[in-house]
Amino acid sequence: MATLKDVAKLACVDVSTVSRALNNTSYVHPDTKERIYAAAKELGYHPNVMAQALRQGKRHTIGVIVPSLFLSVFAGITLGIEQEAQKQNYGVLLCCTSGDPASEKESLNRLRSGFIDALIIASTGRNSRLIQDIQASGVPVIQIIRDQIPHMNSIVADYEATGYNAVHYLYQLGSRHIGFLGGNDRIIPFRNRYQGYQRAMQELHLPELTVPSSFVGHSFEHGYRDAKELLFQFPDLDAVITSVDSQGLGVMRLMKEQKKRVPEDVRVISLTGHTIGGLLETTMTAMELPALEIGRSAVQMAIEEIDSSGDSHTSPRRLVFHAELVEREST
Amino acid sequence: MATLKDVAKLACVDVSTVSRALNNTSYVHPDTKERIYAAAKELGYHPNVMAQALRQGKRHTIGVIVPSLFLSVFAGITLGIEQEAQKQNYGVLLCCTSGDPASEKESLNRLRSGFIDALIIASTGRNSRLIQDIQASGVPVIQIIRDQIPHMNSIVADYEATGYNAVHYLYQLGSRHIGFLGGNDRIIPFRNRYQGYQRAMQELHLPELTVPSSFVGHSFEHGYRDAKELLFQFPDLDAVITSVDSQGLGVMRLMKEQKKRVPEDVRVISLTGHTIGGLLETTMTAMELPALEIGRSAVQMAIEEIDSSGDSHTSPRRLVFHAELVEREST
DNA sequence: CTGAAAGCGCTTACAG
DNA sequence: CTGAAAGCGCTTACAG
Repeated sequence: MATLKDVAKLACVDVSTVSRALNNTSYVHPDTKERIYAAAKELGYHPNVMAQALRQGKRHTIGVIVPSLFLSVFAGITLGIEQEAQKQNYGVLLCCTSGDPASEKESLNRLRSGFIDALIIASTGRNSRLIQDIQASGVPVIQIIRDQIPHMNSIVADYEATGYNAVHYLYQLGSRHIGFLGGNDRIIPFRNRYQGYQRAMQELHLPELTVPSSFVGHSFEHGYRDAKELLFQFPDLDAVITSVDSQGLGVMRLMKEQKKRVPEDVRVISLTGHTIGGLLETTMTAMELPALEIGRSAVQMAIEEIDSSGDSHTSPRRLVFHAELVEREST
Repeated sequence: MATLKDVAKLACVDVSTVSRALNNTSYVHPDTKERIYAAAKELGYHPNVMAQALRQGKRHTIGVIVPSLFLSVFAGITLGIEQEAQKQNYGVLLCCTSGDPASEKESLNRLRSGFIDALIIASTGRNSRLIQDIQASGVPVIQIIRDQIPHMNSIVADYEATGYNAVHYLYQLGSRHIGFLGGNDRIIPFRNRYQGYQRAMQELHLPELTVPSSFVGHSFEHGYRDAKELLFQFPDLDAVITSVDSQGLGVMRLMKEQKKRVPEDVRVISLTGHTIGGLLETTMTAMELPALEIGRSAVQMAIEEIDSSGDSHTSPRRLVFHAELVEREST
């Protein structure tokens, strides 16, 4: 690989002049410039990105940490991130934590060592200190979906309203015994969805139908088992709101085994839909988020932050998306 | 960010000693070592990977190009890649192409400019020349799932046998009218699965049941429409083999709409299973690939290639995994 | 308009 | 066993 030095020698100038000519970073005499271009072309010169990165402290890479890609809204978001980053000529360094704080910590530590220009993260909420350190060290952080850390850039959705609206939607369809499956209560979207559910149920003077075990996890298995428990405790159950799709699949599966018809006996709606809902034997109604768009926005926000770093402290940015009801067979 | 220099100062030694101690690259007096470790810990020292990269000519980053993450075996493989890379202290630069050759080309060009030490790719088969150039320029390439380029490292599965075995499995269950849904015939796994199907059907003196449109795509929609066509042309159809899960979901959906019971009227099996099969109302039998392990192996192979680059031309490596039958309700 | 020099943060022969 | 020095390939004040 030809280096700046080779080009300089061939063009009979100093490396600094070559650098300035090639980067258009200050005026260089047209004749000199031409000679330099010719030399660079002849040698097939490509700048060494690592040297540039080291010198400029820029790597043109964005770190992304998400809990999971499988059957999760983060699959779509990651795709959106990837597309927008590519467009902006940034690379994406991806880490999946499986929701495990230890794995998340490891990823954060790896990424902070000069790997990335910005970090996009949906965190477990357990490494907030470390994340704040990273931001303080000059790497802009964008929280997506989960705004675990206040006063830090974030792109989220109106979870409370989503939970609230789902109840009213089911009520209007005739449901009166509406169960709710949550998730880890430390994670803000799960907490807020539940709050929306609570508010609506109070307004409608309906009793809350929940089981404690559902505030622990949100996998298919959790959905399955928690729905079973819900049904056991509240035999009149005629609707279930699940926080995410994978839970919803678990509920649908359970209902089939219990010979409950969906939606005739029990309606099911997921509060965080993505395409899977439409690909089932019984398609599932869901509140859907524009995942691709969220991903793209995250990259745009990240790059804005990178470019404006050094500006006197601007206030944190915040973007709120709205979930849209997509009616399918399960309601 | 603390640097080597900071650690050296705190530990009252030279930076070179710190480097040696931290990297275990030559003997350092235990006492000194201890002091260095303590200092590094106190300062929260993390090496600057870009500086290391520049010095060593290694970027400690692996490029990954896959067609899709959604409802695809590549989700699991990517996760495996990510895990192993993390373990080996490599970063992963991810690109999704959506199966689009133009997007793939763009990703390849971006990655080649000094970004990565190795490339792991499941290619569209349309950029083979470019991929070979990259390999020739000294960046090892590992093909996963799709060994589109002969005589180049690859990790694949025994697709032909998988197709063949699926037929015999269905035959033994009693099916005699076994349809097959393929995919883009330029892509080797799709081609080979079909060949396995053909071989078995010939052996059993059964007529092939296929529709031309199924050799174009493998999405849910393709599965749905192609199964409809299959059923229309062959009303006796009593089993469908699909190349991938998303197709399988489409078939299951169609069967429900057509009031065909699965598996009583029509059996369904997917040749490239991953967890989704177990999460459905009617769970789906599938030939399952060890996706995580494939991903991990790919990283290991990539790193071996990186470390052995410079060795006189070794022959390409090749790893073949076997799919395992996971029986569920759909058969 | 251009050169000489310093330095990004690290590793690694070379001495001693 | 450890230090001093050179250098990876680039950029950028600083002179002139």
